[in-house]
Amino acid sequence: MSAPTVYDVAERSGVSIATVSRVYRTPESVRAQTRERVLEAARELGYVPSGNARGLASRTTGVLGLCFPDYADPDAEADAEADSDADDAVMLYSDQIIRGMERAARRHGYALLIAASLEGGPESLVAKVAGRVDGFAVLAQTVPTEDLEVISRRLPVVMLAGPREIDHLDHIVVANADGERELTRHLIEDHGLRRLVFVGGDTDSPDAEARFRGFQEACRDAGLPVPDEPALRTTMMKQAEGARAAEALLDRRGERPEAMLFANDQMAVGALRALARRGVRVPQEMAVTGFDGIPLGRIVQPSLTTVRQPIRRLGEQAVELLVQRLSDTGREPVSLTLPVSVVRRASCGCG
Amino acid sequence: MSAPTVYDVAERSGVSIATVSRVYRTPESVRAQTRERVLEAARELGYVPSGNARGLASRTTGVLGLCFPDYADPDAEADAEADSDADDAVMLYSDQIIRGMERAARRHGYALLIAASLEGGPESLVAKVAGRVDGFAVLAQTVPTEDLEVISRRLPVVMLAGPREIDHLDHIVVANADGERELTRHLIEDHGLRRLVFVGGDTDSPDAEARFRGFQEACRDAGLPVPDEPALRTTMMKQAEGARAAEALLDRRGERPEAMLFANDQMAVGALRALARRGVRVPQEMAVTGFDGIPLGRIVQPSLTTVRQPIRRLGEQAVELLVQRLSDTGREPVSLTLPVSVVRRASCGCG
DNA sequence: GTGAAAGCGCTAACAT
DNA sequence: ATGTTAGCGCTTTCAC
Repeated sequence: MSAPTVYDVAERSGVSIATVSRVYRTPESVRAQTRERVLEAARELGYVPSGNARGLASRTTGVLGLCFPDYADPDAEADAEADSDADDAVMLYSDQIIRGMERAARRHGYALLIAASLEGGPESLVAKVAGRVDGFAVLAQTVPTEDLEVISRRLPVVMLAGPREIDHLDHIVVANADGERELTRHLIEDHGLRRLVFVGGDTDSPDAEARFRGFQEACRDAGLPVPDEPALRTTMMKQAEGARAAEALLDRRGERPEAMLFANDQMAVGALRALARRGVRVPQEMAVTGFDGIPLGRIVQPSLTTVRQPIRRLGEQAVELLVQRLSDTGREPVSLTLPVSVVRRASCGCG
Repeated sequence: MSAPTVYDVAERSGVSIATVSRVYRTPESVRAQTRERVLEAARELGYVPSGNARGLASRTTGVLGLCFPDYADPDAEADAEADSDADDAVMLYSDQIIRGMERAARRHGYALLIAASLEGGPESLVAKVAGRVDGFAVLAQTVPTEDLEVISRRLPVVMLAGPREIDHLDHIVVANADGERELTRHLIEDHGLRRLVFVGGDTDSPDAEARFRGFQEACRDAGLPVPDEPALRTTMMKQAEGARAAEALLDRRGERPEAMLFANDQMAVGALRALARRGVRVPQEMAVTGFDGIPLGRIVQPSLTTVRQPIRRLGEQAVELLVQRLSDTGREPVSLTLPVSVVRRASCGCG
């Protein structure tokens, strides 16, 4: 018993396969009576149109895709490490993008195909996704640039976050530098702090680097000394590393800083805990800030001042860009920057 | 410039289309040198295999699907209502299932296609999904039963939560009754409470009904009076309704209850707020419990005692079931019940 | 290890 | 309003 096809339905309802096809594509173009007969036959047979065949014949799928890293989620591991109970409570970066994309895709009549990247090979998951969608979004550092190079010649791809590795792609980033600059300015101007240190991530994290640049700019604007490099770098930007960084900074000889700015929330939360252990009061003796706006930041004591990323909007915008490009293949590639907002909470002395 | 096909790649690399195909399906079966030549040509041409054509020819997609309600998420609306800042922090029911399914699907080499249901018509989103996957999961009350009836004759479908509407489908539920029974038992035996009231949902919510049944069982087991019906029912089970229910219950003449058990967390949280407004101390004068295990429950004051659903496991199990059935079409339909766990927090007098 | 040929189930002209 | 006829781009025997 192989699956019934248009032929089976056509035969059973006494019409041609073209009519069966029409019933499913443009019901109004078929006389009501005929339509009913076809639908009836389809029901009896258990007919479900093959998406593959339709896609092949019509050259569209009605599906948009998303490729995200296995877990380049800064949160993923750190959560388990921190509080296993929280694990299923906290939204990951990818969860939010998925949500944003799904909603937007739905509005445009598309479904969403999602896949985390695995290892390479000509038959990687990316290739699978690419072959099954009308266009897709890629989180930075998920897909080898060379693969993207090839794929993006055949269908719309939008790059999310990270650097613009391929210049003919649409590209969306959040205002990392702006956000950190504004946050730093707040510490300097509104809280009167002078001795600030920035804890960064790996040099190959474009986000962390951009945030550091924002920090530098704010220092320059305020006439403070401008460091060439972050005071410290961590590799994974997790809580444990943030904690170690905070302690290392306390133990440095010379004047103790008044504020520690971390390249992400995870590290900042780790630092908060380390400082508490060492009896350093936050924010009285030390201001602490993060970046991202993770839920955990609202719960910790003191609550964490940070810069919130509009992650869901990232997903929504990705869909908009894809849909646009699908209807206007010739459009110039765009590069969007989504605004971020400083969230002032207790750890800097506000709230 | 239409997209290059196997023919283009074959021509350019001087092999047959069969060999090109082999390079992508079973690389080892092609001489390394030949393979390189093909891959090279593919790269130059920007060749991406068409998932549709592959699917059509091979009769499989390598994709699993999930259909979920537009927002039958009990949380979705209530969140916005409660705390807009929390909106992007809180995982929805569907987010968690998606996460669970994606992970499990990935392990088995599948990608995941997700779509929220819209209105009907022969060309509903469900049909789209159904035609593009090897099998899929459906959240209860998402897809008209009759559609499912037809579709499930042609590919594996697993039903998530809700009643078992179609008996030849695999089906996964959480132990609603067990959880509520255990929770109720805890209040009775460990806290010595006697006057308990249960606030339910609409009669057509199988989950809420099952929870009420658990409540009844615990009452019976303890030799307490067994109500035929919940003390009160709400329609949407949202916070505002929970608050109103709590107040209505306080205002009833007769002895005030010692504990209010709500059919979900949202209502319980609303009740907590209402009770605070009325000056009723929780848990000293009134114990309050929920069901679901939403993140908000950990944050409210006092923290909410509840029953946690293993939502992510629901998604993982769904994939396992689909994969199983894909490799063993003949297997009898199964009905799994996932265990839940009582989470004792402050609102019942623990923690 | 590689090639030739026959579909897979549909849509898209074009007829009628 | 409905039927006819080509493909869409691949996988799959079966040869060689």
